[in-house]
Amino acid sequence: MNTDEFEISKKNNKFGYSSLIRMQGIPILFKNLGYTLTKPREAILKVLYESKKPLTAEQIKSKLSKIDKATIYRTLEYFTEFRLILKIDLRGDSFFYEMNDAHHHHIVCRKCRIIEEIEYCELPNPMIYSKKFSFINEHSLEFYGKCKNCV
Amino acid sequence: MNTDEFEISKKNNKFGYSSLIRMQGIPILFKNLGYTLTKPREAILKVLYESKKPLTAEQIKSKLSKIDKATIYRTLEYFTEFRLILKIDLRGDSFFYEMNDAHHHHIVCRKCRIIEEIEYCELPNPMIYSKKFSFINEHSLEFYGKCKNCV
DNA sequence: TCGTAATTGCAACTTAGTCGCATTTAGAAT
DNA sequence: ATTCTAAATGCGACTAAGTTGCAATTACGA
Repeated sequence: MNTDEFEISKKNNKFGYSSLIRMQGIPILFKNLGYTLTKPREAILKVLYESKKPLTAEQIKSKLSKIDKATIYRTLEYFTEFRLILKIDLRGDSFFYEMNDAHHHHIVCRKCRIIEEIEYCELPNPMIYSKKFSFINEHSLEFYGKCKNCV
Repeated sequence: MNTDEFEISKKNNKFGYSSLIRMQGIPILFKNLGYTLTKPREAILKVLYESKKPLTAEQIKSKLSKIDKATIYRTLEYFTEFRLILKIDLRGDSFFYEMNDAHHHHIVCRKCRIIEEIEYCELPNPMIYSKKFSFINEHSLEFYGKCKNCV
């Protein structure tokens, strides 16, 4: 992963994807930002945009049978660097991906793996103090327990 | 993973491993709790206990060349269920493991992957409100940024 | 010391994810 | 509109983390 590009894309991504969609100007915006929106990329983005919960690469692939596995993974990596989507770890066998719009976290049931989104977040990254780090601009926070179905 | 055993072991594990070590009574304690401390298990626990930072299964294996890979993984899973150690994800290629003593979190450099431990934590699990969950008793919280070496 | 259940070592396997390369496509130039 | 080129895709082979089945070994109570 190119870390420079990572920083740049993070800075550029001041509008969430939902705004991009509404603006109907995705290809132009992509172009202005120096990115290319191909058909596979648009299809993958649409799946994530329409999903109400985080999806694994495999789940995305199963909805887009014509798109190759390698393309799925490369595209997810691309969008993650771009900061358009988030790659999250919920202690499963693979990573999950979701649109990067409103900041939120998750509760995961240790038994059935059901995922609930929660808005709770009172963590201001910059307030964390560290001598070794020059900046901290990201965090992951996930909760684990048992859902009511699994008691 | 047997979730019943998970709950039981969590409840029993009221003393950290540091206390166990000091008490010099590990095998007896293990036995009383219904667990067996074999030589491979003790060796793996010792490596984790003496390490100042979280280790991957591969890193542990490299320090214990006689112990088989499968045993390493099975033992780490065993101790994790037992709640004697923690399995943590720092967005690398594999999981990290560390002793489950004082509750703390990590800062990870996105470039060089250096890990710093931080004590900062003001997250009371039970206060998180959810209609779908009956209890939430665990969370993971990791911070990401760039360390001073990587600017 | 013996017997049995649990643990280990080994090797084969699974699966998420990656990589190299030939083919195709997007978009700029003509 | 057509051509050109760099970038993206598809394909298949590969990697590496982690798992599994099973025979050999070990822990530990009787």
